[in-house]
Parts: sequence; structure tokens; C-alpha cells
Amino acid sequence: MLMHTTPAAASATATAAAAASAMQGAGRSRAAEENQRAGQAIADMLKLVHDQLMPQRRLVRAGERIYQAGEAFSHLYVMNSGLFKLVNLSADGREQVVALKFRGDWMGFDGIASGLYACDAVAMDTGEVWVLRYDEVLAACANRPALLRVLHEAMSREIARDRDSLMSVCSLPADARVADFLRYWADSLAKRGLRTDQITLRMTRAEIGNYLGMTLETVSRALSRLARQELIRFTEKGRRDVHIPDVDALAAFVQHSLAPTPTVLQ
Amino acid sequence: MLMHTTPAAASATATAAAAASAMQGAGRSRAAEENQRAGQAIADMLKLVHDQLMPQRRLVRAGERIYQAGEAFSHLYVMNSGLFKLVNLSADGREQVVALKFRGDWMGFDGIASGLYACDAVAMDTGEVWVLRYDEVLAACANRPALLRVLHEAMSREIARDRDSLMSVCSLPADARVADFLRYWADSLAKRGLRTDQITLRMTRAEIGNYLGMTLETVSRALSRLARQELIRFTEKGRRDVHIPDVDALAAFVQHSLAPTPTVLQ
DNA sequence: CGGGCGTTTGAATCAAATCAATTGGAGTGG
DNA sequence: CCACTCCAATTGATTTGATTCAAACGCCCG
Repeated sequence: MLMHTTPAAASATATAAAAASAMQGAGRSRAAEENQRAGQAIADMLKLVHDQLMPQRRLVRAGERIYQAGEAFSHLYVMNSGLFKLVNLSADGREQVVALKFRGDWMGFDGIASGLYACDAVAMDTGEVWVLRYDEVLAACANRPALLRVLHEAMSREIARDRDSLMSVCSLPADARVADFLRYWADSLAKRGLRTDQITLRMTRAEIGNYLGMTLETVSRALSRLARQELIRFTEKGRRDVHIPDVDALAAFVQHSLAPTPTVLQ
Repeated sequence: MLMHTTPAAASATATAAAAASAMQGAGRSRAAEENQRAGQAIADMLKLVHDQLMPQRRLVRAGERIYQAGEAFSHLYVMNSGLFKLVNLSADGREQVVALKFRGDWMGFDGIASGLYACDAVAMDTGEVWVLRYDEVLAACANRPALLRVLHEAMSREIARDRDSLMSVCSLPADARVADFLRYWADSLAKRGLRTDQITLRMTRAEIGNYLGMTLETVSRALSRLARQELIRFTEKGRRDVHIPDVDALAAFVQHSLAPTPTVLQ
């Protein structure tokens, strides 16, 4: 069983936590800076929305649905805290988690075109969402370019993200897909100023598998293999909490899983 | 080599085609109506964009790239004719077709958030795209709510479509995925007032496979199996042209490929 | 006519799904 | 506090659908 932690990787792992706070290496600190900028952008966006639109706040608990597929579209939602999943359902009853939403993300865009929401938005944790009437948002945007800008950025980000998901599902083997999922989750937390070394998956293996296009057993095996390679670690009690010693090592694992040796090709 | 057309499947196929053609009644005509409405909406949108923004026209030939991943974002593009693919590329050099674009579709949204285009937009056929400076679009939207509406609808549609793609890739076996791809293509043509019984795929098997997350051989086999079940037919010369006798039968095939018998479940 | 691609098809292999059994916590109630 | 149930998760054995490797075909074009 190939020991994947090469000396380089191991030292990277060991220093990662320290580096993040002490911010020693060039690449590392640039990533950290970028995350901080992103975090500031999210905070600024929330402040702008809050000040300009004075949204109604709504508290949600795990399992609550903010909107449902087929319902008439009327509102957009901005997450202030918590965690949501968006669940698409097809004509024949298949259900599929198509996106995860964190603080600062918008929900409901899928309903604009057809006038009906295309998916369910389900809270996976207690949290607070801001409720915005779409027509009021539009009205407010008319004379506030900054507001329109953040709205478009949110939609654009969603488009780009959905495509990354598609790419991951289409081109990565199971283990790498799970690794990429964890990497993305950690990244999302980092951009929001939260610690990334210890993340609590509020999803069952079945839900993760559904999101990633694989069975729950495959998710479980993939996690076990990642743990065996020390790319992740489980906390003593329970296996819902995942410790990620080094996000970069996870990212590297994803990259190398397709190109064993990046042969000099064009 | 197991003959895949069991008596049950064969009769189902046979009756599906008959039913669909016989069913000039309710379902069929409603779908046709809907397509016509969609076609009108596209035409209206193009007229609006044309009149309000007086876009610069640009003619493209197969293989030309309208924009590239990493390039600074500045313009949006609206397709007036032709066919485009959007190709994402990852850090490690994987390439992935993430979307197909037809007349009336917008391109470039992915660049708004980050300020850089996230993918390549490649023409697959000669065509005409309208070139719009994003800042001019925004300026024009300020006092023209209708323009803002069509812009948002385009983004919304893209989000919804991307999620449908993800769902298809995650939850359908290879044959159904190819069937769903053809169904979607035919549907897109129908919405644009074009004939759907005879479609010309301007993609190689390798490209289709890349888009659908499978190998070119699997695409080829899937097409052969669909042809054997008479869900599609190849024209005498060449196998780039696909004849779809009945789009509804294709859709039915997709639906039944997961739930053999919709057991009375909940 | 012959080379070069794109496609098809077959056979072997492999990764992931399926089937099945077991473990491990969280929660409940005696 | 322990026994009990229930559900999530893990792990193993087997099957299966898709990939890989390989060969042959058909078509377009110089």
C-alpha cells in the first residue's frame, strides 16, 4: 500500500497549520490573502444588501425548506448563516443535490427564467436567511449600480461553480471526487474566515454520494482511503467531523489522480 | 452477446412511437405550443437586444474562439446563429465541454464575478454572434427594465440548465445519458422553430463523450443500441446526422432507465 | 488510389455498484 | 445504568457497466 506522504508532502502537512497563521511561504500567503479578500467581499456584499434592501430575516432549522420546486417564483434569498442544499428533482422522481450554499450565497436564481423554482432549498443546519422580493431588488437596482453588480456577481459565481461541479463529476474518479468535494468545502469555509482544519459535514454518506454521483458505499470507501493516506483524519468520536491537515495536499491529490506524470504534452 | 431488445422492451418501443404520433391530442400539442412560445420569446429577446443595444455583429467560422479562459472579462455575447461549445479547463489541464449554446443564448456570464472568463467559447459551425460591452449593457439596463429582465432570464436559464446537466451525468447510465443529450438537442432546436426529426451533430464522438462524462467508445455503443431499439436512426450516408422519429419516445426511455416499473413507492 | 481521421465493434480489464453482513452511536425506556 | 432499537457507516464478496486495448471499417480529400 503505497505511502503517499512523500517527505515534501509530509512537511507541508505539518507546517500547514502553522503557516496559515504565521503566513510564511509565498504561495501559501497569497492564497490566504485571497481568501481574506473574498471574505471581505462577502461581508461588504451582505452589508450592502442589508443597508439598501433592509431584508426580512428568517431563522431556519435543519430540514426546513425555504422554497420548493414548482412553486411560483417571487423571492430571492441571501444566506447570512447556516448551510443549505439545493435539490433538483426530475420528472420521474429522481432527486439530486445539485449545490451547497454557504454564508453570502444567494438562492432562488433558478426561478427567474421560468417563473417557477426549479429545485428545493433545504436547510441542513440552523441559520438565518434574508428574504428579498425580486421585484423590490430590481427596483432598488435601478438607481444603485453597486447592488446590481453584486447581484450579477452572485449569479456569475453560481454559473462558474456549477460548471466546476460538472467537470469534477465528469472527469474525476471516485476518490478524487470526494477529495475535491472536501477541498471545495474547506475552501468555502476559508473564504468566509472560518477554520478549515476541522470541518463538520452535515450530510450523510448517502447525501454526499448523491451530490457526487456515486453510492454511499463508495463515498465511505473513498473517505477511508483518504484517511489511510493521511489526507484527512477522523476525530476520535464520530465520523461526521473531518480533520483536514493540509488543503493543498488534497488539491494536489485531485490533480495527480488523472495525470500520473504530466508528460510534456503540447 | 445478449440481445438487448427483450420482447417487453421492443413492444414498449413500438407502442411508444405509435402512441406519440397518434397522440396529436393533449400532450403533444401542448408541448408544441410551449415550444412556439419559447421561440417567440427568443425572437423577441433578440429584437430587444438588437434595437436597444445595437450590437456589433461578428461572423465566426467553425473552430474560432470568441473568448478564452483566463482572458479579462469585458463583453457579453449573444448568439444570433450557429452553434457554440463552452470548454472549461482545470488547473491540471483537463478539458471539459460544459455547455452547448444555440441561437438566442448568451455567453460570457462566467466572467462577471472573477473578472476573467472561466472557459473557452468555441464556434462549432459558422454563425453570427452579437458583441456587447458589459458596461454598456449595464448602462442600458438602468432605464430599460425589459432589458434587465431578459438578461436575468438568460442567466437564470443557464443556471437551471447547468444543474440539469449535472443531474443527468450523476444519475443516468450511459445509454440514457446519450438519449437525454439527443432529447435536449432536439428540444433546443424545437424551441427555435427548427425541425427536430433530423439533427446534425457537429461534434465527434469524443466531444460528446467528453461532454457527457464517458469515452468515445461508450458513446458509439450507446448510439448503436439506441438505433437498434429504433429510438434513433442514422441516415444512409455518414453517421453524423441522426434522425429522431419521436422525441417523446427518447424522453420516455430516459425516464424508464432508472425506474423499470414505477413501483408504488410513496 | 492511398493516407488519415472518425467511427464501430470485440475482448479483456477494471472501477464502481450491488448485495450482504457487521459495527458503532444516539436515543429510548425499563 | 443497561438493554434495546434504529439508523448511519464500514467493510467484504460478487456482479456489472464502462473503460481500455485492439482491430477493422468507411469516408473524405489530396
